[in-house]
Amino acid sequence: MAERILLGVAWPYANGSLHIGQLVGAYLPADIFARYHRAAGNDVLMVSGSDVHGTPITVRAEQEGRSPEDVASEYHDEFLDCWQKMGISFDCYTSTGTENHARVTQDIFLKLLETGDIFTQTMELPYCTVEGRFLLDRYVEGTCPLCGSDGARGDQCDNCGRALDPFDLKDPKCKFDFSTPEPRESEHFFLRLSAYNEAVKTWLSEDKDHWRKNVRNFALGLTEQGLQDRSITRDLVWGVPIPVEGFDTKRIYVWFDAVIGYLSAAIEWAEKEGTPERWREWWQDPEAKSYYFIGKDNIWFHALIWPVQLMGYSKATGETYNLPYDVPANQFLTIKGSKASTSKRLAVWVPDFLTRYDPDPLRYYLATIMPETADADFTWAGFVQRNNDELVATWGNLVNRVLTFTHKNFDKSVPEPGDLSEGDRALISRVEEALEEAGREIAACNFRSALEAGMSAAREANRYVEDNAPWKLLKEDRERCATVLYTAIAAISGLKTALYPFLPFTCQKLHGYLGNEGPVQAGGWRLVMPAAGRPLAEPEPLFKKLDPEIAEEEEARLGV
RNA sequence: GGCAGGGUAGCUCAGUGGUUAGAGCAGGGGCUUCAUAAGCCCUGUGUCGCGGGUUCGAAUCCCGCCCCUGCCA
Repeated sequence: MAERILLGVAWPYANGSLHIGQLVGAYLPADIFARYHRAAGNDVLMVSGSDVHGTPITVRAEQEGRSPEDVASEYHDEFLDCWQKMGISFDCYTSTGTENHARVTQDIFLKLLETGDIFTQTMELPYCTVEGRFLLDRYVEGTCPLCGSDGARGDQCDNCGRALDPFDLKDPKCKFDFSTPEPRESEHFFLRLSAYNEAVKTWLSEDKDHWRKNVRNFALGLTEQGLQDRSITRDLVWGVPIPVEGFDTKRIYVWFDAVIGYLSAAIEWAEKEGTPERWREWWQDPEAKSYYFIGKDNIWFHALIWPVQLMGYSKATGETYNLPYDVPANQFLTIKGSKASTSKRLAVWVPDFLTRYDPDPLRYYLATIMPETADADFTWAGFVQRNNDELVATWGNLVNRVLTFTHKNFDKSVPEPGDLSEGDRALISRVEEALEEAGREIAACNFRSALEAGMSAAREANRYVEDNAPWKLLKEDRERCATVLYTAIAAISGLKTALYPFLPFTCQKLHGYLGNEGPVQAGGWRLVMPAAGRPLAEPEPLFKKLDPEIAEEEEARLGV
């Protein structure tokens, strides 16, 4: 029976290009997961969008003398281009700047306001008298009261790492004009997280064995300490407006509305499909499962706060909104052992990568090092090595050797097999098992392990070809040779599906070489036996071998 | 400082009490020639971060410490 699967993927800030850390942390695993489930016949809805309201965007816009809309739309367009070129197959990729998103956000805001889960409170905040506006905590700088370091920010000190309040700082200054900010009162809205502490704790304690232990323990630990109410509005004019009179100079803060994007995007998708109520199938059917693909820095919002928002909204509306079924947060990717850093140019940007390389090899390499349990390290040497020694040598060569040999010697079509031997059937079962294992592992969000299952079967297929040596059989026993090639093609057909979530572009190409039409996923998550006599297209190598020297060139480009 | 995760072969990682700690890749030796000099076979003693402890027996459990990463609203 088809399952309904909702995938929420982290909303990137539209204030800079995508780098491979974001790709490996959220978008790639989500896409692998989505492609597998679609092929397995499940109903997948994969949504995300650009967060156009982040404060970094207004800062950047101010610095560059542009409007925030302008900055956001530049990167939003670039993201769309990246998804397409990297094969990240969203069903709906939108932004937090839509009318629909504002409407859904404001509805949730007002419903929670009615039930008292959102309430107002007066805060004392830093106010810059020169600019005549309130400053975000991080825009106040001064000396850390704890370690004495200069250049501590009002939210935390980078030197000692401790969280701070702006008025803790000695000699606080406005980051922009170095004036001394004064404390002023401002009324803000708060989310009553404390009221849901027990409910969230209970929820996190039940049926969470499939969660990654760091995610579950981390979230559970915070409920042990007790959730505290948190302000959800800011003194800003760039954001979703507060639907209450008298708050014109304030906006809903991004962390409150960005997660709501998962719901608003599903609603937008349903409207565009011409089935405006269908989003409910993923959000309100208790059988539907929702997965949130994010980085570890985002566990707070997805495992604690978003569930509270959903619980509150469910209570307020009397309708039930599904809580996250899983939050498979990834750890981080380092570049040559160091933290990625924009200012040090220590990052690999996706648009730049795509000007020189193909998407599948990057997807492959990133999947083999995916930071599922610990931080992982990207190196260009590793990329070249995995591409050449595994993708090209093991999988690409298997396909190429079998298809070119068949094409040359068997009339450019799938050979007519004789009876399959025990060994032939063993290979086919081996591939079927690999397919099943890969599916199981992907469904459990163990992506590295799923890929290894496929590659391991590809090595087995190479062994089969070696053992049966069709190049010898060609002269001695043509029928047996045909049977061996047929079996090898069947194995390749199965592996094409097993590897498709990881390598969608080249597997689709291979699908065509095997004489098929339509998308790979249409064949289902199973080994489709090739039809004898079907014409084979002229095969070309699926992957390019890379010159090891490019590793040095690229690493020099990193500026380390 | 508190909380969480991680620290296993050159590299990427499996391995939650029990035979001589495993896999892929790299390295070394051999075979093969259909294939992008690709493939196949053989080859793995590494202080399982460090120090204690529990146990007949620990990478695996307990205590302390060190290092890396994230979060601290």
